[in-house]
Amino acid sequence: MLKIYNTLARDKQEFVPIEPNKVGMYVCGMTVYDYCHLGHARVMVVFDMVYRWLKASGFDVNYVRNVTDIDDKIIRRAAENNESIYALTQRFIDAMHEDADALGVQRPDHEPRATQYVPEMLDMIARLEQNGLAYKAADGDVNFAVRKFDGYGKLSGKSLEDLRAGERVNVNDGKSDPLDFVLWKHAKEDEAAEVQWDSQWGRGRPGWHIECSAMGSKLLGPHFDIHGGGADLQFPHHENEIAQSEGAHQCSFVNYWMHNGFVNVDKEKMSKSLGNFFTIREVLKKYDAEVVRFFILRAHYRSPLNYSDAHLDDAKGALDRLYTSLKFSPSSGSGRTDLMDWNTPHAARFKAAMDDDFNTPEAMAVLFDLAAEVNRSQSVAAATQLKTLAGVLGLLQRDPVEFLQGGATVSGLDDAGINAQIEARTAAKQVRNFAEADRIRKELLEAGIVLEDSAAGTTWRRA
RNA sequence: GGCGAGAUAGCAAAAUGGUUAUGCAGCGGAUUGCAAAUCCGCCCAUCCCAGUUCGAUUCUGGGUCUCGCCUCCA
Repeated sequence: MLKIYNTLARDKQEFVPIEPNKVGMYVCGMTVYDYCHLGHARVMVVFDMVYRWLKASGFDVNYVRNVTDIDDKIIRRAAENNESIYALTQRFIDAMHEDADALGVQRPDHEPRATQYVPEMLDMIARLEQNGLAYKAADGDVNFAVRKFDGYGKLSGKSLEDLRAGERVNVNDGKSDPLDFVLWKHAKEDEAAEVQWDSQWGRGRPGWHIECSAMGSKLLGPHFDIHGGGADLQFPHHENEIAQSEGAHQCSFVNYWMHNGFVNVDKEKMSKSLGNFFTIREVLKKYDAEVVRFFILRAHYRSPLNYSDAHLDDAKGALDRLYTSLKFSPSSGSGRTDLMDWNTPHAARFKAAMDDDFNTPEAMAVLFDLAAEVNRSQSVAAATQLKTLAGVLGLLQRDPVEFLQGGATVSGLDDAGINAQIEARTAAKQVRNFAEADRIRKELLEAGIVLEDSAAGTTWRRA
């Protein structure tokens, strides 16, 4: 029985899908005007893990992750670069796919772009207007009338009074209430034609929040199971999505709201505005993508995750241990979870952990226990189970030797050079010239190559 | 100021009203020419103060500290 921490309830709840065995899941994706950083990596990896576990649990999942390809920052960046927003966003969508693929993130079933759903958004705004929840302001923007919607604040736990008392809410002249948010932005004089659409309220472009409401209901229906995103989207974005969707369709919007924690740097949220971010591709120059994925899944998805080289090094060491245990039987495991017997002790423990609000750290502890078991028994069956369970997390699917020998080449040594050195050392060992053998081993170690002798011969890996 | 989350060993990170987390690091042993890897064993912990309880790291209250949201943010 799967339990999910529902932000709406502030508690773990048993997951009951609207339609038996089917799950509709929507996750807020990227705004594509720059490269993805590690914070984006966490959202992608975390919900990829959720997607995989739901599927492994037998659900037929319809996973939607949107792309925001129209907004102020995109328009500004495109203008700075003197290129079209389409060229800019396509470039960064391609880059995002490269990063996601590297991290082992499966493609969602749908990846809608905002600019392709403007008619749906306009339709939704019209419904809101008919329902008395939207109004056109003097400045030409169409706004959502927050105080006309009962229950505004139910997701974020904020009341309109509290928000109103906040010092940081800016008063906007066009809004009848400072907390109202924009649904449709009127076109500005200097804006390019490609960022303008016709509407019954005049030319303009959509506000940020409406795209997710419109695309979510179009692809998953007005009422669906799971909606996810970073914790920073809880307010105002997701709160506003609820207001728009429920206001337009007059029915419940989402049953389970999931929010992942941030990636921190020195205990502080990694963010664009603070400038303390590392892009995924930057990190991948230094660390294997699977190490990064392992690092992300090693913490519970709702906990903060502190980024540092030391922590990545630690994750590398831990993943090395798992791969090392599989070395004796490289081809073991089909990764077929449908063939998995979930009643065996390790699998049952793994399943219980994952069913408990996706407790990946506990699930990983099972992996390590299993690895120790594999090391002891050298059992192909145990190795197969390890690989299959890890596969549910998108880990451990590569050839162990390829993983252990992979990574950045610190020295100029290539495989042939390393093997030549190993042969020279073996020859020295055969004539019991251990001084020479140790010299070679030390030399390789300084180049980041660790040698391991066994009865079957000498193998190597990167430190 | 309002609202919320959290404080677990050297580091990272789960869980739990009484009994091994797990990984890395450290210590001892096995193994090895010596190592590495592996195995066996060990060390190291629950922010502070009260309360509930036979028993609290876990529940309750208070305190301290940290972080997040309230503005674009994953």
